Amino acid sequence: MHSLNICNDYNIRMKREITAFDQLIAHNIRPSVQRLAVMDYLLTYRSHPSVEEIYNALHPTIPTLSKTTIYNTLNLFLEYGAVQALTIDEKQVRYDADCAEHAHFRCSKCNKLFDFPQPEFTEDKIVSSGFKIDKCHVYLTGICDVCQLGRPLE
Amino acid sequence: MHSLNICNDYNIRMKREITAFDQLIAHNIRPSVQRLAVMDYLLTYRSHPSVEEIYNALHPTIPTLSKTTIYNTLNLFLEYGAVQALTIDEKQVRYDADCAEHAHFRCSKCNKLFDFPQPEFTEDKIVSSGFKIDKCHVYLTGICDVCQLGRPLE
DNA sequence: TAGCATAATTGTAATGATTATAAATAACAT
DNA sequence: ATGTTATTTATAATCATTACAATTATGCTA
Repeated sequence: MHSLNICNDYNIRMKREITAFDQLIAHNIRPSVQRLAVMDYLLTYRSHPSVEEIYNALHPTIPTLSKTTIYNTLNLFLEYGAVQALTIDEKQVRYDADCAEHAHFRCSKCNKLFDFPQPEFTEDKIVSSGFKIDKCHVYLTGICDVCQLGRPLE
Repeated sequence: MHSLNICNDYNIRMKREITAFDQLIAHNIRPSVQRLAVMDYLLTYRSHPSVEEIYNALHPTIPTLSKTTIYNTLNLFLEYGAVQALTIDEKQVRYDADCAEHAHFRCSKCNKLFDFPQPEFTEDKIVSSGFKIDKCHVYLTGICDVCQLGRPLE
């Protein structure tokens, strides 16, 4: 059905020894079946999934699961810094359990997301601006390697 | 009502000698009252406004103006490369008539957007990745200079 | 271990941004 | 002028997300 666990070399960065359980505990989030399932999905599939994708993936296994729960859960994760939200996709928010600063690439053909290394900031105008910067999102768009081989979007 | 034309030094970059008319012509967009008004607003106020903001600003002067027209117009501008869309705001798309690559900063207190210089890419993993990069959006979030003075959000 | 308090989940309805559609209007050319 | 095409408009539809209120699960205390 979905083979979305697309990886480029940068996606290996995050060690997957971390269990969903430990990840929740580490962020002071009380574990529950649903929360564990969502976190486990994020840690296993690095597709930076949307709520929709997570729901479709987990619903067969947890038939009682509600989409609202996914929203609640992800907002909780966000609040506790256990995930980061990506707005690179104009239609829906995508989530990433890897909160370390790194860039993202969205293929405008297949719409998949890929991790990329974060560029360095060489300009120092930024520091001298009087603005306090909390976070830097780098969103690249273009055509991924697979799509460049001409395989059309089906 | 709205004094949104907030500028930092970087906002001066784009020369405003360009008229809305010339901007449209330069991008092969047939001018109309509505299109000129929208482009003129974008060129005059560098707040990176949302559809809502543009509508509220222009509606008093052009009472027949429809919000749909603003959507149509901005999508047309996008299609012809006359503006760029910013997804730094999770709630609504913001627009920028300056298509030159530059970064953006969103204050998480007042939610205003500011232009910033684009950081340099020093990592070359990116070029060697086999991905064709079309565009690079850099979205910074934090607290702007004004909000750091503690003035609470009213 | 029963009973109670709190937290988590769920279904449904509401919101709000954006798009689809089709009618009305304006611009344009013959 | 008149017909053709482009543009604008109002209304309805869509879709992601949130609000809300009821239900269920969990944890704690006696």
